[in-house]
Amino acid sequence: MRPGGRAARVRSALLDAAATALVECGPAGFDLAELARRAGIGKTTVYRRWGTVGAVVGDLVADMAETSLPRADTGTLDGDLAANADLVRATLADPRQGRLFAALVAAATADPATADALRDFYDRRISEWQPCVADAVARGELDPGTDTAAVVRAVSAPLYYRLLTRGEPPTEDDARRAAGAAAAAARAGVFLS
Amino acid sequence: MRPGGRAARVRSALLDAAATALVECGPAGFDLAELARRAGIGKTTVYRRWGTVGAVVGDLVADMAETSLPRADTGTLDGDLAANADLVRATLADPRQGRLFAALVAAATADPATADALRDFYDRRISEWQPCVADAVARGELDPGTDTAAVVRAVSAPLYYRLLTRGEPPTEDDARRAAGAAAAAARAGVFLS
DNA sequence: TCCTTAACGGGACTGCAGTTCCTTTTCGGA
DNA sequence: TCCGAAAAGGAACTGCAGTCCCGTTAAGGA
Repeated sequence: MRPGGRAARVRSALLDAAATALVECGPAGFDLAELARRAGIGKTTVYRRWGTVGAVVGDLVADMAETSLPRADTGTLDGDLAANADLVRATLADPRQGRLFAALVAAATADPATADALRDFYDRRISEWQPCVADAVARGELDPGTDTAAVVRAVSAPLYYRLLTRGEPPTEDDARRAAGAAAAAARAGVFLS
Repeated sequence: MRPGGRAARVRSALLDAAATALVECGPAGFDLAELARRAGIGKTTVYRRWGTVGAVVGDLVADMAETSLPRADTGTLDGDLAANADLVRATLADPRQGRLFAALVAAATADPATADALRDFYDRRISEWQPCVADAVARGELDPGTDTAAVVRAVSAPLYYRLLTRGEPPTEDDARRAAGAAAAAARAGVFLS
């Protein structure tokens, strides 16, 4: 592997093209030949380095996982979860990013390698925000037995659910409800492990 | 259109084959030629009657929407939501049905016609269970301003979220938490419209 | 039972994704 | 600056999905 120079340029050109293609056509709407055309690189190169659409999408997700999304710290559980909900909402409601995430989830249902990459991606995101809930426990807002990751996931779930099953971007009201519901459920002890 | 006889047999043979193919390969893993082969019908027929994979999947979803899934009536909000959660869990955790629903969601992200059909499907399912929450309001368990459909959706969301983002079937514990969280949030007034 | 017509099915054709083989570029160390 | 290795690119080949044309089957009314 040669990390710098042309090889790297080719990789980023292909991943850019893949993201755009995913946004425009979804995971089933394109193939490696078209990807090579869009990226302006040789078809042979794409087939040699990646070989399948799944591998390309997996590489794209791994690339996305490298950028971090720092947690909020408002001092209250409600504030932190609201911040997280609005961040997720903004991402999924953005036309480009929303379609990209929907396409990634769709691709993961068919390709195990993509599914692994996507699981790693979400594990990383969840673990970045988990401290919000852990801090709430430390402050005495929640029971020490609370499953902190489950609370963070409970915030995202309704927003993804709306995007994926209704095809509609989540609204600010959805985000408010998602954060409120997760906080209320956590306080009620639903997420005790 | 001739609803009875050979035409109907051809349609059900194709929809059966489509469901199996979706389970085995996902929405991107097959095409109409293969579908015709699996169903044992002429390739021309499939291209003439449906034309695209999206149309087939849409037809399949419309067919699924016709079968009803009656609501529970345990007499309490918690009992009804737990029954709903477990029904959804059992569906998504079943190897065949789970893969089918994941594939349907994936297909809907790429094809608007499929997305419409899937939205209709879920609208129907939600409206079948909405009375559980409406009854809880009538019994005085919840505030009359509660958005009943939102409560039902809140039960499903975490289960779908787990299946789609982690690729893992939801567990009984997930179902218990999903129902408990929705009920707790509803009681806390999060779903007032 | 017969006849009309809508729908199914077989087979040849075409375009393009995916493969193969070989040449050209360029990276990076000496 | 030069050289060997490693990766990119070009071009021809192949298999198969999608299309087209026309003959065959069967549904359903008279």
